[in-house]
Amino acid sequence: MAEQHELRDKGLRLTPQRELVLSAVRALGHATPEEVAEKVRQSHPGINLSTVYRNLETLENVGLVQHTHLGHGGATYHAAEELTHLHLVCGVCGSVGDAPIEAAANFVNSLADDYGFKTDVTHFAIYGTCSACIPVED
Amino acid sequence: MAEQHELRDKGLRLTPQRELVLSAVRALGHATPEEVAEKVRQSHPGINLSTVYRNLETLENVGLVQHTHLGHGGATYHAAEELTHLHLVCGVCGSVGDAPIEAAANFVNSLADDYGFKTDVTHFAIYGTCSACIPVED
DNA sequence: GCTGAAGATGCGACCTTTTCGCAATTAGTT
DNA sequence: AACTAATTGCGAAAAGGTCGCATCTTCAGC
Repeated sequence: MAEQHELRDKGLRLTPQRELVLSAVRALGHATPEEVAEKVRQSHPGINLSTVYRNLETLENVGLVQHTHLGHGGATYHAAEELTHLHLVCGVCGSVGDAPIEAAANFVNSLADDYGFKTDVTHFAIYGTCSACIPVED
Repeated sequence: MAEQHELRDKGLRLTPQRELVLSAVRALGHATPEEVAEKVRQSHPGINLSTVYRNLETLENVGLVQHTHLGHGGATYHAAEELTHLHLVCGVCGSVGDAPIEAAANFVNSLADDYGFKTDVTHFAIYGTCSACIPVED
């Protein structure tokens, strides 16, 4: 299985918990630590929340997962390879929509040109009001 | 003093705590609830943290202050009239820079046109790496 | 200026989320 | 098989924020 190499190659030990945390993040798309723990418990009921937190941190350090702030307070974790879209969070209904990163390309470039700021647009959600929640005007 | 009218006009009672919270937010530019409390305590030592939280919420409901997520976890509060800039948060050094809202105008417009999403760019910080923390290349 | 009712405050308890220390266990090396 | 260092589980506890309740204050009406 390639996944073993993937973790070993990053200099990480291969523990059942660690593999399960990584595959839970991948399976869930995006998830809070609590949700990851719940998913992992389906096959490994005894896993401790601390272990989930520590593994998410470890996996983030080697670049296999990343976290994003969607607003409420807690971070949500993504597999690194999935982080190819912006998150459009609706402040009214709470829904999280996606938009391609390219939608922000000009914005990112102008911040780089004008302020020397290298933007990671996926780290924070884009906050606003989704089309379904905007009152229709006449 | 005009400030009294300002609060009364919004239908709020005028309490020393409320006035102090509002002027603390204005004086600080942006601040966490904890920082607001600390500021208020300079002239009103007994103020309770709950009161600060409740007043920030109340003031936000009537539109005098707004909160922004700068990343770490806690929200930071701004006077509404000051919220005319983006926040560029550096993930390396933690600094918070400003950029005019206009820098995002095209981005906001394209999200509106393509996704019907009405963006509030000030609500979340823009995350990335500031010019001082980008390694110089040859 | 008093008075009463609605609203605000202070206080403490409590909840959620995340971190930490430590002893026991386990992975990977030799 | 044995050793060492990383990892886990567990409980305690740090942050950050909310809530109920008794007391006190604001402000409208008199």
